[in-house]
Amino acid sequence: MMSITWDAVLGRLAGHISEIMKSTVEVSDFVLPPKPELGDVALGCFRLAEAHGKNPAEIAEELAGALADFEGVAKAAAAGPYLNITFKLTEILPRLLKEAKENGDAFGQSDALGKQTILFEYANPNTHKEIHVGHLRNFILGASLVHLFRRAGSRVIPVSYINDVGTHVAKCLWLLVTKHGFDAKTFSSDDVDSLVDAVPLENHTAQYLGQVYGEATSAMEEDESVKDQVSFVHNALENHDPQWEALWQETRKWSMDELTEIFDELGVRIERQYFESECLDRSQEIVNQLEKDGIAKLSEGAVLIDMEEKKLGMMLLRKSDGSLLYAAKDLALAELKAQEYPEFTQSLVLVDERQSLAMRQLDEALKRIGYGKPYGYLGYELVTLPEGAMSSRKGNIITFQAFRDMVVEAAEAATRERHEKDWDEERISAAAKMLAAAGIKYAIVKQDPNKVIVFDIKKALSFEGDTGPYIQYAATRLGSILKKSGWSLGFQPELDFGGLQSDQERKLAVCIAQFADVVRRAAHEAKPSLVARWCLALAQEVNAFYRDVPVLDAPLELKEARLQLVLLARHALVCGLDLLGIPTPEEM
RNA sequence: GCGGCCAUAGCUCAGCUGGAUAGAGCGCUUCCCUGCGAAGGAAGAGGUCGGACGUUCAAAUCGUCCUGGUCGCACCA
Repeated sequence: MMSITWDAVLGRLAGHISEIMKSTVEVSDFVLPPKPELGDVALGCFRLAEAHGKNPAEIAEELAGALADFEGVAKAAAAGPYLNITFKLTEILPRLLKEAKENGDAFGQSDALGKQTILFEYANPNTHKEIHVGHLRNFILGASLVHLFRRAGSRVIPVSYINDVGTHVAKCLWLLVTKHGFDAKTFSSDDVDSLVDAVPLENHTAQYLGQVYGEATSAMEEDESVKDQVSFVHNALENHDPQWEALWQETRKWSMDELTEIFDELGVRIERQYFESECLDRSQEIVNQLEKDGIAKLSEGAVLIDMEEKKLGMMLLRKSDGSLLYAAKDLALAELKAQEYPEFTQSLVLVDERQSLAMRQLDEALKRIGYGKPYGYLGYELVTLPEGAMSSRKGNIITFQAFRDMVVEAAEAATRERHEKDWDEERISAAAKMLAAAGIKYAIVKQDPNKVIVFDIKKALSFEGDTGPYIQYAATRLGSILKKSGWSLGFQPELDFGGLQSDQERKLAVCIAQFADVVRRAAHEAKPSLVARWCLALAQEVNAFYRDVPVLDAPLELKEARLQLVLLARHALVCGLDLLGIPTPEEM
């Protein structure tokens, strides 16, 4: 059975107080004091006072006296209506070491989410378009949530859904063909290979296709006749005309190859990749059936589900020209998921807030159809540029690769500056890669999901203060101490820690002890930002410890005990960063 | 017009289910490397928590209204 230190420590205290006061005090009643000097935890005695018909300050005073000798408590003091408690390090540290030893990399493990199986859909870009910094938030947030849900005891099945068909593909392929000297109307199977050859190999990418798509969009706005040509291509694609089908397959592969690389780089691991193209046929059938069943109706030539009485407007499924809208395909996807993963107890989709209405409509539609499972979504706000939203129409897209390259370059420059003499280029570039990953991911994940991120390139290139590299740096300093000690040691909870008397040592242990609770809350609220905050706080404690407490020069017994604390702190930081998808380098 | 989200230091943001003098980072001023890595640390200046009313012993936090911003709201995804 897993042991969670903070629960145990606070639980014991709460139990004791409950006994003294003859009324229940919960672990959750404890709060953090406004100033850390006051104590590790505090209890506001307002409720206890009410129950006893006394003044809160009186109760606090009374408890302070009663707890003075309680084992594990170093100090209990009343401050007005508050009871402030400081624990002995020996109450916390051995438990933490035991917890770390038992759980290993799964430090902070709990069963807070119960025995759920979450089917979690995220990372849903389109093919034939570039990946830009706007997508990054979804990918990084999603990957972190998968880790968090798992750490909180849930089984997670990560899936992704990619839109690989539709007008955006038609637009892109129309211009691709046209700009390489072919005529869309006469484009034939024999032309496919020569077209593919005509596109330079380095342009066999989603980035390039996205650029072509953007150009096609502008061309369409300027010239009405383009519209007809694009819908000609669109029809050809829907009819599976062999030459267009072949070109679609080829360019789709370009997109997917690039996407797979990006997923890999960002730690996006998908168990099942769904495509819109595989939902197409079934969604036609579903819409027909819904119409027959009276759930959907015909209105002005289009098929929709009326949700006005639920204040959800109209859910449009099929256009008057007969083509399907994304909402229809979502219904087929939901059905497909349920068939393939009948064991899931909760389905979640990570989408940007602009799609929240569509998600609520989907949920309502599934309810009306009789789909029995909870189908929800997690929303997050978008990433915008200082001058406004990013869009291919405005042509102000910052692609993922361009952004990543800028950060890596800055990271390399910063690393080279510090290791001009002692490191070779290979070593510099390896460290810089991790630094860049931390910079990018932390910046995105530290912000509360429902706040807009205004993309600031200057900030993204900074590695000081509240940044991923700052936290990596704290871990690296600890690692450096461990390395220099020359000892290879594991967690030793049985050691005597009585010699660790400084305030800073205790504060470090307390901060580590809060990890499991932070993870629980972060999973419950679907906010990796809480873990990011905790990582920052721990890194700050680590730096204070580093400043105040000598380790390697300490007398042997103290050194042994302090090395345990250093080992634990590093382990906790590594685990925290890992939940955010951020690697910890050995050196930087 | 209806609905979602947001509003806290010059800037970017934390502030958990109401509770003790509202906290970080950046920027600014001044310091600290012969010291376990200065991507670090110390000190300082900087806030009528958008506004009003209400609930409460207690409101940045809860409720209502208002203002400002942003994103949605039938044939785009």
